[in-house]
Amino acid sequence: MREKLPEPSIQRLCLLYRLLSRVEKEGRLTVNSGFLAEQLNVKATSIRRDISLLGEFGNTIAGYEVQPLKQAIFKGLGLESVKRACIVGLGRLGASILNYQGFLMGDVMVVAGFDSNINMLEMMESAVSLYPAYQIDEIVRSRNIEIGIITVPMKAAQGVADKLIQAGIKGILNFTPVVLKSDNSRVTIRNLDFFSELLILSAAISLKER
Amino acid sequence: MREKLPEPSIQRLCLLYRLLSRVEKEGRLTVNSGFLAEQLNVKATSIRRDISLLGEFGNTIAGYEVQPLKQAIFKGLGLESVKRACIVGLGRLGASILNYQGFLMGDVMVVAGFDSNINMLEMMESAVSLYPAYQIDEIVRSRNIEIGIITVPMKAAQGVADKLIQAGIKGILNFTPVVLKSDNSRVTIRNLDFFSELLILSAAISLKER
DNA sequence: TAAATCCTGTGAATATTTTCACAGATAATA
DNA sequence: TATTATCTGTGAAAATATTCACAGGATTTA
Repeated sequence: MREKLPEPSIQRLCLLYRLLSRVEKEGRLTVNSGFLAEQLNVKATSIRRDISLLGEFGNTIAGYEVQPLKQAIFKGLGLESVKRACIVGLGRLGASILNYQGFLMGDVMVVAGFDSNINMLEMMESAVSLYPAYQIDEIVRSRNIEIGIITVPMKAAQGVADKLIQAGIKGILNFTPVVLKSDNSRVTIRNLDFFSELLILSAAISLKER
Repeated sequence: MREKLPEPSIQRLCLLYRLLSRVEKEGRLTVNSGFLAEQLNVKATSIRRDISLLGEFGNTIAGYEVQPLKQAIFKGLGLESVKRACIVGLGRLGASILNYQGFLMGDVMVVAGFDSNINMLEMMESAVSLYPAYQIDEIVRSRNIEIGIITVPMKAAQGVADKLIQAGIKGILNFTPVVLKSDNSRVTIRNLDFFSELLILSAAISLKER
């Protein structure tokens, strides 16, 4: 396992990792590729291929042992280093992400929230520290934040991204429809625009009916 | 243009469609593949290939005319039939989607919201009609809703999906981490789980540093 | 009218991803 | 111990997707 993992494998392995966490909690000790495939809605061969990219696991008749497999993904995906994230833009969406947190079980930690509306900051209550937007650079640096989640209005998106990148952020999860520009290829950007997704779904439906 | 479009092309074309809407509003009359590629952060060849899947456009030295191009995507993706959608689960996330709406300019219309908490329904104010969850079947059928957006807590997700599918929904945008089961291949499901996305981003960052 | 420039559209080459198909390993059974 | 059943891991094939590279059309310039 020295060359880099294909992007689709990374994605599936992340889903698999989360699935294993749940399965583990249910007390299950082993799983086979067929079960995993069914749960994730992919082919069993893909599962086996993805896993084999991380190394070998000995093939007992029972399949994979949950705990070691989970651990292997954990290491293989570099999840040992828990990443610290911040949310910029505390409107409804940003606020809802702040509150979901529980789901993640510490693989990524949201440690700060920013908004340009200072009055609102005072009103909000939250387990994580909230700061005015002008402190982005300062806080991102001082608190070693590696991931920025952008949930501001469209017009503000690129400006926020620039600030984050300037402050040395490593990854951005962009919820706005804006395609962010970055001259800095060090920064990984993922886009998650609801309405594009809705449109894609809508197109997929129409095309299926043709 | 008779065989079906590749999935990646559909996605890019949706983004392109949205981009063109913005560009059009700015009064621009023509665009070339280089410009589009830069805006969407993909290669110009991909843009040209995607577009050519929809038919030909004559190649003036100026590139594509915005209006006809947009129109061609519109038709090519089957967006003529504006789809009606509902949101199930009106917590923070669901509520925030209800309110974004403006963005979409009518290519998909959210026409109903459901929640099992009836008291909350009375409290909320919204431009779209809100109903208690037990009315899903009735309302989805009577109002011809084709898309369901699921923003309920994990435990409730599969149940909601079953109800929607039962009611004849055609597509689901699933915001929960649950991998929904459907015996009905007629239904198109897209998953949009924030925390998986965060995890994928986190993994991508780690792996890039290796 | 000829030359130069700037496009698109697209075969063909590459690169990437998925899937098939089966060898080999392990456990259970007789 | 032999047989059967059930897995994984993986070459090799097949399917998909991207990219190259360039022919040919349209416009501008000389």
